[in-house]
Amino acid sequence: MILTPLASRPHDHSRCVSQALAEAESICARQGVRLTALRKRVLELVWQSHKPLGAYDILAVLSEEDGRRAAPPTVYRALDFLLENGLVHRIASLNAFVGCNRPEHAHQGQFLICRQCHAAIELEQAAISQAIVAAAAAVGFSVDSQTVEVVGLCAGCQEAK
Amino acid sequence: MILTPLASRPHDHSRCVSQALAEAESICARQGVRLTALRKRVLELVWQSHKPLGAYDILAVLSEEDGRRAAPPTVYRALDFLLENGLVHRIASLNAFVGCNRPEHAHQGQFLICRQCHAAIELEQAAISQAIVAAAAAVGFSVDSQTVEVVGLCAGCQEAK
DNA sequence: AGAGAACAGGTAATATAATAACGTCTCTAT
DNA sequence: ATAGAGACGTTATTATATTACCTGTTCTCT
Repeated sequence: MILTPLASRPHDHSRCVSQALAEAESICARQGVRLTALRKRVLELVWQSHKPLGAYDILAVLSEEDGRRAAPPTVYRALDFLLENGLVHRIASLNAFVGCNRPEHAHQGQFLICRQCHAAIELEQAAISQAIVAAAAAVGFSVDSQTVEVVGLCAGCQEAK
Repeated sequence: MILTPLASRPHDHSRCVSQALAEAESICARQGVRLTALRKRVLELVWQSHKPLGAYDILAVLSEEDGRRAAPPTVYRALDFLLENGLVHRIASLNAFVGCNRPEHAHQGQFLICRQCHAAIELEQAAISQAIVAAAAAVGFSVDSQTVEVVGLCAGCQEAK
């Protein structure tokens, strides 16, 4: 039996968001860093769906709701903070950001990106990272960080066809 | 014994280049597509080292040698052609391009990028792609394409420390 | 409580990467 | 020779990200 990931099937998404925000609060408190209103709002926007969101999309929303138009550094600084604290991930191949599923512990996810619905499913498969580390070690390369981004069709979109 | 990849140790690089160009000629001939002077020159520039090269770096060289300054589409079109025909790869995390080691057959490489010397070592490890496909399949996701880009220290730069 | 440091964020300008739209020239096949 | 496709020039624009500088807030130490 296949366990479809949350990101690729209907669910009460508001719970994803509120849980992510609550976790973020507690993580920041524990780390002694400040989850300011702006940072929290950016995190919330990134979590609005499971689709990676561009910095300028966030910027557009902030500008609209603030009246005064926000400038790029505002968003990038908030995103940098969220990245540093493991609350969001950056998807290099999309120039976009997505909420982290498991912010409790430091990690780098692997991402399955649906070419149809654009949802990004985060994996954390030791088998994948180990295969990478092993292949690297075989040529004397020591690994610091991995980017694994996979494009294809998620379970939901395969059914839909 | 560790077999250090070519990219991360000294070698007669002019042979890399001439071989890559010769292979490109024969592949394009076989495919019935045109490796024009411009495309060939761009391929040569991408091969100038094992370091991924940005489109605008290529542009700068072309501009200088042509006198008239080249415009972005000139370079991007050549790169698109080279990508389509498997002669170069794009490194998403760097917004840069690198020559393909094995253009004879279609594939997507995995890349080890040295944070010190910036060389990109191309791997083609079935174990890695299989681990990815398997993990994806386990959640019902069918894979079209994979991006695997790893940052760390190559063998040469580890010694150098 | 007040001084000073560290941090957060506003603002303007700029850098970097990529694409769109349109025109012209050149091969090549008939 | 000529029509059509392909290659490339050219101008402009869009998308993504960073730099530099300044202001205001919060934290810390005394």
